[in-house]
Amino acid sequence: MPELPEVETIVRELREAHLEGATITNVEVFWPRIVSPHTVEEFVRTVSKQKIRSIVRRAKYIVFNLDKNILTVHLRMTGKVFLTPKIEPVRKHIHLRLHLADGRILHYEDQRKFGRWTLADISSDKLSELGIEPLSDEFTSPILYDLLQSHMMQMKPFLLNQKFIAGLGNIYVDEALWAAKIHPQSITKTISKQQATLLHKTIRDVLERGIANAGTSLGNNKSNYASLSGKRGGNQYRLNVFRREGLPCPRCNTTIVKIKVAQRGTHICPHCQKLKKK
DNA sequence: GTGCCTGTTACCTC
DNA sequence: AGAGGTAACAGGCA
Repeated sequence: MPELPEVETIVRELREAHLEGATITNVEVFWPRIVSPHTVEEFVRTVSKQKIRSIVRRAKYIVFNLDKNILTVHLRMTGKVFLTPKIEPVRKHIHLRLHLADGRILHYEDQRKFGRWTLADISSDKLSELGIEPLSDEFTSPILYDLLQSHMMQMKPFLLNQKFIAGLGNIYVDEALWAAKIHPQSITKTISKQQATLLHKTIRDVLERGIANAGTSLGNNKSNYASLSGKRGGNQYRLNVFRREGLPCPRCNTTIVKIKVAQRGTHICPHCQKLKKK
């Protein structure tokens, strides 16, 4: 569910809600695995009484910089956060709550329970193993070309791998590859400089458009993405190939097909995205 | 009901 | 290094 644009939208709303500067008075954990590998006792004891200094996004993580620790939240497939002004009964799928000094409660809801709230160590943690931020100044087309040159693998799993470029998921990878006219099973090392330059631009374009539209909310039920305020994003109306199998390619009218690449559902225009024969 | 699908990632073996 | 399988879960859908 939440990829970079969705997490960015949530982080911006957390800031707008003035969570920076708020003090966490108490923490409730209803599903212990959400704070794995910490014990509930350790997690609650560590997080309680700390002030949230700042909130930032790194890749698909929400990062709470606390007084003494860094708290990272990964929403995985179905994680959501939302604020309520006062205490409310715990609904199904709510697995954790932060109580703030001003009385507000930050809820964590996650139908599939894949998400994680983790206390990161500044020196050795997941964040330091992440690849480059695709919207940062460090992400340039020569850097992308070098990365592609140094690996021999299919483009789709390359772009999904957070160790190389951090923040892309299934939706935005399909969109970026379609926009760059690259077949998801093309091999990284065979991508030309020109293609890499175009892909660099399309990656940024699809992510920036996703953020501008406040994220992608697929389907029409509650298990889909919603931001902090519960609003659905609007980017699903701007997708060109993702979940559009059977519909015409917006560029050439060829019927979009769905294939399987590296075990992931993958959407392509068979005319625009040709796989080069060896 | 059955079986397959899903926006993520970790971990395992080959 | 990289591919492939499985698992963590719950629900939607045909």
